[in-house]
Amino acid sequence: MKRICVVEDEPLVRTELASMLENNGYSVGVIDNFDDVPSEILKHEPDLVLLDINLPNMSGFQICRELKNKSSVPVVILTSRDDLKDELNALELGADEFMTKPYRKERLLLRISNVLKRYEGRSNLIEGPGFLLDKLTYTLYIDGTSVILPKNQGKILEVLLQNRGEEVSRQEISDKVWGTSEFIDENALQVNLTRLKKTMASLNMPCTVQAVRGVGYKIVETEEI
Amino acid sequence: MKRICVVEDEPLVRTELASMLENNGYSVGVIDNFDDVPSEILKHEPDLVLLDINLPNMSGFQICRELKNKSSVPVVILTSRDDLKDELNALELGADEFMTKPYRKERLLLRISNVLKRYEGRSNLIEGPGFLLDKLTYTLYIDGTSVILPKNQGKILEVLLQNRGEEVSRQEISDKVWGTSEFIDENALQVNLTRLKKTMASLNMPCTVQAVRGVGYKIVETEEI
DNA sequence: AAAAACCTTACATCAGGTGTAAGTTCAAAT
DNA sequence: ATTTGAACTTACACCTGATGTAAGGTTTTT
Repeated sequence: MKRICVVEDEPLVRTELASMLENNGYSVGVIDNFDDVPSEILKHEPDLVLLDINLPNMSGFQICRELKNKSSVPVVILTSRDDLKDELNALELGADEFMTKPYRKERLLLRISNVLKRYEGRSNLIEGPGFLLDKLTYTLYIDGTSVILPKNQGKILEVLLQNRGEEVSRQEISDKVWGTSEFIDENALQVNLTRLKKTMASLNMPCTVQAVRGVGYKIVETEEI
Repeated sequence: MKRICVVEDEPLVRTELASMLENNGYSVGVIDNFDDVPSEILKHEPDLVLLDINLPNMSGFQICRELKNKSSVPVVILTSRDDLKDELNALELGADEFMTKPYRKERLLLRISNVLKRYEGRSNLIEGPGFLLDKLTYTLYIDGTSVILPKNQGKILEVLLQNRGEEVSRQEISDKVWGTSEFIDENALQVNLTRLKKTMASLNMPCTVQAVRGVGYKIVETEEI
């Protein structure tokens, strides 16, 4: 069953939406603490986020941006402001649908199921800056083409992406590549890192693996010209 | 520049749409022969189809279905009938957006660019019955997972898919796999075909490669139970 | 029953990914 | 500036998995 996270500050509308969705075969989680909405949402690990724009602390726009930044969860915006500017804004931020209240139940359900369908099978894809990586095959999609990364390079890139911009220790990478049990020469990791860097450079990827002395490695975006 | 194919029987609206799209950086082709619209459309090899519902011979719905069947071009439906049933219908047929006239220019443009963005990079994916195949890496997407096919198996599957259900001669397959110049043992092809069949079976794919005695091979859907 | 078309299995070969070893470069800290 | 440990590079040998070859089996048609 697909999980939907409903973000709406008006309690009446919120429960109405929740029960409507539940009646239609979704599992629903609601947000009622509006302090740090994006991380609250991500705690639910939803398959889709239904998001209002007018919220207490942070606007739906900001939330949408942050969600899209930290994850690749689909976002459907449902708002009472029927403003073209809002719509343009939302879609530019990466929202997947924009609907206005009052909503037609069927229309909302259909849009939701459409967005979910659109994302189907993409759950194995993780997003990096300017590219996609298939976690199962380590097929890398960039710039309209695709390449298969060698398994080890793929695993390293995967673990780096899962920590978006954060440093990842050698140990963590090593665990991911060879499993925590085996001991592997530090150097083996080194060599594979070099190989990954070379591959990424040869693909003109807009990011690099950067060493953080004494700590580990991280992905950084390379902004050229 | 992206090509958009405009399908609209009202000449005034048609030219208005065309020039509007052209002014916004698209190359536009229009349909003015409504005899066999789907194939007329596909002749243009568009990146997106903008489709009316009320048309002389064939309804936009039928056209949409046929387009989605024969290709994987995105379809945006733009119609004057603002009917929820129509919308549900269209989206179920695989339409990517549903908009009603009168349209707001900006909204239409935004939706179009969104749909195009959504399809970006998928130009290397060809659709088979129940699965997708990446033509570059021969990564096969089925049932929420993905597998990499060996190059030869991938090439064979590709050439078979490009002829959707039609027979393909051994020669054609051989040309695709090894190039027309080299002569290769008939048996090499045979072995690779067997390997492909085995792979497909082990993946529980809903189709098989079937031999057509004296002619070649074709993909057939296996309908079990 | 014989021939033709199609299929299967096993094996040797080859390419590409991988770990190892040995050595070089880099950058922070004295 | 020198030192020192961390980070990097290159070359090589090994191993896995994809491929072509060979030899023989099965199915279909006449």
